[in-house]
Amino acid sequence: MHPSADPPTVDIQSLSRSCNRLLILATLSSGPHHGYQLALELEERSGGAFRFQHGTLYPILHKLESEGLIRGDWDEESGRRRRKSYRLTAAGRQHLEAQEVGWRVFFERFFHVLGGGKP
Amino acid sequence: MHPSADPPTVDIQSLSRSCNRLLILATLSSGPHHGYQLALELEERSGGAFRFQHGTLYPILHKLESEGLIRGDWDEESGRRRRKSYRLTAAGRQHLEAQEVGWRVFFERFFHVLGGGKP
DNA sequence: TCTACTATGTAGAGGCTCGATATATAGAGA
DNA sequence: TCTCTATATATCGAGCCTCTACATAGTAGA
Repeated sequence: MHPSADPPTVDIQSLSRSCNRLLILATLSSGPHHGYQLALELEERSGGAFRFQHGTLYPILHKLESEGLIRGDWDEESGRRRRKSYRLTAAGRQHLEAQEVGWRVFFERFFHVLGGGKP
Repeated sequence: MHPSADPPTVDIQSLSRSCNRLLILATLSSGPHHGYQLALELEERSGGAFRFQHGTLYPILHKLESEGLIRGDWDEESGRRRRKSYRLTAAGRQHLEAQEVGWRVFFERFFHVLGGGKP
């Protein structure tokens, strides 16, 4: 374990990536979801503004799982295509909280510069 | 001219690109700058948080110029390497204002979802 | 002369999202 | 029964963007 993993910083070059990951983690923070439903709920929560293509969604889910931020378990129900249920891990919840702070800091700086950069 | 150019929307997949372009336009809104100085000023304005690599900066400047959002003129001063001075065009100023609204809308939606998506 | 700073520019590498495609199951309707 | 639609997961190639590194060039100072 590093002394200070997850410093609350968001850098410009990974904004999209960070944003997508955070939206997924935030949606999972209200309870387990499987991938398809996650996309539907996110679209509903955002009033249609945020939408995941599944070519985007699944690779991110696999990545988050390999990083230990979420955990996926196969649901085997008869009469159904099997599906994978993802839930937030403790590390994932920590990451979510740290990154949310990072985004707020980023926004403050961004609009500060847009407003002319005066103190 | 399209009926509604520059709709104030910011989409996730082009966040970094949009952010970089906007930071440049915002810095130019306080007066003409040449590229090198633009990067220095932006770094100063943001307290070191936002920094342009020049392999990033110059291609964006050329793109913005080709789109008519900024205009560049060569300064020819003796005893100096020649440098190009960029200024915001009217279209650039419009774009800046529209995109700033787009970013605010994006942020509201983003934190709305992060907060649980309740109305 | 060598180094450092100002100043602009390009090429290649790598990362990320998107659209398309593939696979699989269940229910509705013709 | 056959087909279409919705649910559900997964991968691949194209395209875009930024970064690192390299290339160029003038001036000032050691």
